[in-house]
Amino acid sequence: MVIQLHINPGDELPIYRQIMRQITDAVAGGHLSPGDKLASHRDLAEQLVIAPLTVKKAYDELERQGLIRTERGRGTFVTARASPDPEEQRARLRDPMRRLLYRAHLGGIPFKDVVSLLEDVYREIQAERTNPREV
Amino acid sequence: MVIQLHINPGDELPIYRQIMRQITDAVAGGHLSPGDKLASHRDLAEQLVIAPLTVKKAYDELERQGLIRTERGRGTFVTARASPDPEEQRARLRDPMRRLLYRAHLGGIPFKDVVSLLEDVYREIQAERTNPREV
Amino acid sequence: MVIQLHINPGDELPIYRQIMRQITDAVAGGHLSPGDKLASHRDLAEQLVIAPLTVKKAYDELERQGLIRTERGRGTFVTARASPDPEEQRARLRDPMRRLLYRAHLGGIPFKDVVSLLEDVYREIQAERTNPREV
Amino acid sequence: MVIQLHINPGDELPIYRQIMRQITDAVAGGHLSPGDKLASHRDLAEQLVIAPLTVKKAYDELERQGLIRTERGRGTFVTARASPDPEEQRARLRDPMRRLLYRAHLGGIPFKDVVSLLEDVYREIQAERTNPREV
DNA sequence: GTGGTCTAGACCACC
DNA sequence: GTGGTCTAGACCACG
Repeated sequence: MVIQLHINPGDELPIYRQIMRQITDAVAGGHLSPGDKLASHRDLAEQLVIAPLTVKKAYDELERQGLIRTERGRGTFVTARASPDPEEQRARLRDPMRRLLYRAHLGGIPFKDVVSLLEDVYREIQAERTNPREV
Repeated sequence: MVIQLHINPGDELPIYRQIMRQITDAVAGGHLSPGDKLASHRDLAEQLVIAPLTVKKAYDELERQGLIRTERGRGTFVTARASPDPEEQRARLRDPMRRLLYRAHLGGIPFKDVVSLLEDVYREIQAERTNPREV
Repeated sequence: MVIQLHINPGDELPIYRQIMRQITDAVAGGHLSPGDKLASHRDLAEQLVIAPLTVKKAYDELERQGLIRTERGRGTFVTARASPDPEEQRARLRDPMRRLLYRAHLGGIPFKDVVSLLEDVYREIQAERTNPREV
Repeated sequence: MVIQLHINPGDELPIYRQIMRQITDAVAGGHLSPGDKLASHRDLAEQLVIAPLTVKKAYDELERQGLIRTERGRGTFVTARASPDPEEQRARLRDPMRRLLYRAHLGGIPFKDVVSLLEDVYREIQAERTNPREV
């Protein structure tokens, strides 16, 4: 299975960490399975229009964490380590959600509206996915 | 009302952002109200044992966000105005929401669970607000 | 004749200069004539909700410029100096206008719209003046 | 395209604002276009013989205004996006316009003359733009 | 006393 | 090399 990464230069989070996080989440969610081959760091760099060194750094870090493994001349693969605890996955969303709710609160947006906004955005994403424009 | 800030040098988050976040949270949580006077940036700097410029940078950013307002020679105050344009406020949440949903999707968490998680977190925050800890 | 001053704390321009500029403009425009009595610096301070020292500084500067004159025990008066050249008055508006047009240009607002916006604002002010709410 | 900045220490306007204004004007005047790379804040600081932080402050402010955008490790660039909300843009001009009309009124300049003065200034700017001096 | 500005240098993370 | 952060001090204008 192939996944599509999105990076946002100018984000607080360094680009290499954005890559790490997305691959980690993809493995956790089963979109990437042990044995799957990742794009070469050069290809991914070209695809994301960033410096190859940046992708390499992300891969290196992930390898150090044991999530992926690079084999010289063959490529980079997801290792056997299965997806972590689904509870942990959920827990990882709590902080971003807190921030989101704080911002909404500061902006005077009632919780009810936050949920309906979220539903809006969800439908938007669904629509894009079934009817992709450019990616 | 007076609030006590705590900073942790060596944290991933820059000091000036730690200050920003705590003040933002304090306003969101009602511990600081419109019109309240903040400590002068020099005093706060002394209190936290950091450079005055660091506090000032935090205050400057918050002022640009419209959360506080500084008046020459008088001091810095929590702003009275709630929020600019309600529509704009909502629009500003769309991007973080997209990222949130994207992470959830990668992590294999169905949308339904995202919403219920969000409701959990909301209840958590509510509980903290009615029964405040320390800020 | 009495004039109403407006100050904007938090403006770039120091408050005492805002006062100076408005009195100067009022004299130039004939709203204040030689011999007219100005509000005492204490009264004006109370009216504008600022520190008396701030008004005093404005009056002092204006006196140094020869535009007004304070007589101990009697009050502060506009001196005999007549209004400057009407051309100079107009010239004084060119710089603020340049800035205004630059901002409009940056914001992608065509000149035509700037003029109609200006007419809007003018009508707004007229309406307020003939039908004053609070001042 | 490269532009040459000039600063005047000892000017009323703070150095960092002088920098901001010149870059803003350069963009407005088409001397800098979206995508153009600015000098690094260190280089510009050296060029102008001022502290790097001073330039950085100018860049930071401009970024917050959305005029430029800085990317970690890459540099600082003129932003592509024109303006956020056209309505908001217009609203932002109302206050300066009020002040302008107020000064004109105090100075005894009828509204009609204000408009024709504005047209004058507009033509002046147009002329400068088609026939640029130095920036 | 308070904010506004500026300096000269430092260390780090990122690309 | 580039931006991001922080320091320890300084001087000035304002209220």
